[in-house]
This record gives sequence, C-alpha cells and structure tokens, in this order.
Amino acid sequence: MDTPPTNLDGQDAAPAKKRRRDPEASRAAILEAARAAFAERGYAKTTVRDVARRAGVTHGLVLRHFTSKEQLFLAAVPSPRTLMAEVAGDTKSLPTRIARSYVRRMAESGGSDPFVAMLRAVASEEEAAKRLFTAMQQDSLEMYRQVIPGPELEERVASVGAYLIGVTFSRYVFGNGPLAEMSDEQLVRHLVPNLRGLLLD
Amino acid sequence: MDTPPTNLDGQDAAPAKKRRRDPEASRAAILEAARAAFAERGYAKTTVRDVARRAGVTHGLVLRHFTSKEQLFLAAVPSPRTLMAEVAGDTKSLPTRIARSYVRRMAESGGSDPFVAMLRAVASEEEAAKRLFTAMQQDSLEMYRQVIPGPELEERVASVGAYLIGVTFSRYVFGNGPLAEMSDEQLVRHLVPNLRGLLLD
DNA sequence: CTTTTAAGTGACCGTCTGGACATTAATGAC
DNA sequence: GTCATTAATGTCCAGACGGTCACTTAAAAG
Repeated sequence: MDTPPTNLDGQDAAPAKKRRRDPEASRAAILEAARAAFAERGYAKTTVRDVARRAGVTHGLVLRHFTSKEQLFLAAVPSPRTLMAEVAGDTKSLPTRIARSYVRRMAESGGSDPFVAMLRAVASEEEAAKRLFTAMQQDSLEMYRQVIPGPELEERVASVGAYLIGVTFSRYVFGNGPLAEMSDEQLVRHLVPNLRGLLLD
Repeated sequence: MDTPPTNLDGQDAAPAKKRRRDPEASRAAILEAARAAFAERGYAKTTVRDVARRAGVTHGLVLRHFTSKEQLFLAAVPSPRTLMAEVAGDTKSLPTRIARSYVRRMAESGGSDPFVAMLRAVASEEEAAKRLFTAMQQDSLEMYRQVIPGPELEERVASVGAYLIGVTFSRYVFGNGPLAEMSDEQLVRHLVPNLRGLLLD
C-alpha cells in the first residue's frame, strides 16, 4: 500500500481557478494578503500559513518569495507615506487640512493602514484589554461629569483620553521623541495647557 | 535499559533556596511575576512558563493556581483604578491636577501599569513597528518645520502625533466611545479646534 | 506516631509555529 | 522537439505553546 500524499498542512490553498505560472502576480497576491492579515490580526497572531491561504498559495511559496515572516512584514507594510501629504498652505487653515487629511487617509485604507495595523496588534482578540480600556473611559467620564461645564462633555473627555493614550504610547511604550525625553516636571508643564485646550475650550 | 526522566519541559525552576511550603506566598510570587512579564512583553508574547520561571515555580503550579493564562492575566492586572483619582476641586486648576495625577501614576508603577501593559503588547520586540513609528514622527516633523511658527516645534508636533495616535486607537482599533461613533465629517469638525490648540497655542 | 490533605512537580499531549527542502511541473531557450 | 530553469508544491521537522494529570512530598490533624 503506497502512502498517498496526505497534505498535512491542510492548506488547499485557493479556488478552482487554474493557476498559471506568474511569479509577479503571486508576489503581489501574497503582499496584499499579508497587508490585510497583518492589519486585521497584528504581527504576532498572523501566521505565514494565514497569509498563504488568503493569497491562494502554499506557505512554502510565501517563504520562498520573502525568506522569513519578518521580511514579509517589512515588505508588506508600505513605507509610511507621510501622514499629512498636504500641509503646504497658510498656517491658519493648517489644522483643518491636517484633520481632513487624517480622516481621508483612514477612510481610504479601510483599516489596512500600517498605522492601524501597528496599533491593532494589541487589541486583536485580547478581550481583557478591551474591557480594561472601556472601563477606564467610562470611569473617567463619570468623574468629570460633575466637574466640567459646557456641552459635548463626552467628546471632550474622549479627546483627553485619546491624547493621554498617545502620550503614553510615545513616552512609556516606544520611549522616543520629545515626549519621552522630558522630565516628569517638564511633561506636566507641557500637558497642562494642552489638557486645558482639549477639555475647556 | 530504563528510560531516565528526561524533563522534556526544560524547566529547572528556581534556585538553591530551600522552598518551604507556602501557597499564599507562591500565589503572590506568581502574580508579581505575571505583572512584570505582561508589562514587559505584552500578553501574547508572555508564556505561562516565563511567568513560572520568574516566580521560581513550575508552570504546572501556575496553571494549578490560576487555571488558564487568561485568568492569570485578569488576576494579575490590577483593576483600573481610575486614571484620575483627584479630579475634585475647582475647574480652573483641573488640567494641572490631571497632568500631575497622570504623571505620578506612571512614575509610581514604573512601567507595570496595566494601561502601559496593554499598549506594550504592540511594541514588544516588533522592531518593525518601532521603526515605522519613529519614521512617521520624523516625517511629519520635517513637513511642519517650515510651516509652523514659534518655539517648541518638536514638542507640539509630538503632541499632535500623540493625539492622533490616541484618536486612532479609540476610533479605529477599539471602535467604541464618542470618537468611534462620529461620522467622518463630525470627526473633522471635532479635530480642528483641538489640533489648533495643540499646534498653535 | 499514623493518617489525611493539599501544595508542588514534571512528564506528557495535541496543536501550532516558522522554516527547510526534495519533488513536481510549467515555462522559455535552443 | 529537448533541455535547463525556476515557480510552486507539499512533506517534514524541531521547538514551543497552553493545558492535563498522575504522582511526590511537606505539612497539618488525629
């Protein structure tokens, strides 16, 4: 009895489509699949086999083209096209242009933006983290409710929360940039007017 | 020839110290080890065996006490003591109190804060992400340099970057809260004054 | 002392991972 | 046509993971 090929990988790859030879198309398909996979599930949780399945090839081919998972990631994530492509113009309308550019970029990429992909890793399937985060937001909202005047309280608190998330990221997680280099006292002096602006108009 | 026990796990656990029986001490040691490990490497990259090794016990004991890795995480990460314990007071000095409270909390926890632990997961050992992030910051700084007046340009750009990171997190990653519920147009209207405040004083 | 209880251990399991590599087959050169 | 090249496949592997469990052993109860 001869052993028939059993395909231990379980990757039947893709469709009925007759696959003709086309290395560049394969490469492109793999890259696109990798972008989507990394954006959805983050680096750690994305497997080479996931990418291969999405691209309709075997995981062997993925590694053949990109040597390793990390090199695949580096190739897939587009070089950070500057967040603001169109800052040129007068200073007065600069904030508006930044906001528009940011929103448009996020809308266009539909979640596969490398920026989002990077951040997404933390959230993927980690329900505990999600609960933690929402609880924090809720808590601080309650606390502020009787202290802060004016309308749009929720939105302002959310903005403060977002700002502090970003500061934490820069200073305590990534640990570089101006925010990371300040002393605690400097940081406080820097935060105060910004928090005032976000919270009290 | 009898097969000697080979210890396939490779966990020699801890030290020469004579370990007396003390379940509560073990529990506490495991929890502390878990806190440190999760804060340093994030959830996904922390293994039960890592925690056990740090605590000087076997991974079997860790799971005996906490049943599963997820339950260990939930037990180790302290409940989110509200980010601002001391918001009570007059509105005028509120931003100062928030800033001080935030900075103190971060300084005290020394990186093992659950907030940081949560965010850290994304960065742990993912050099690619780190490079991406710094490149983005650098890029936008260059772009702003000739457009924006005034001193402390680096710090202001960093603040804008931080703010947008946080907004992205809330809106596109976690997807809840006011920032996630706005339409794109609403978001732009909300961002503009905030960006103006952060960038142009 | 003996018996009982529970803390702690370590071998084991099924599964999955990134990676290696021999094999197969489609293509272009001659 | 034949041959060399190489894209693509699928099998294999060593290691690590979370989790289980039979067992050992220290301590408390009688």
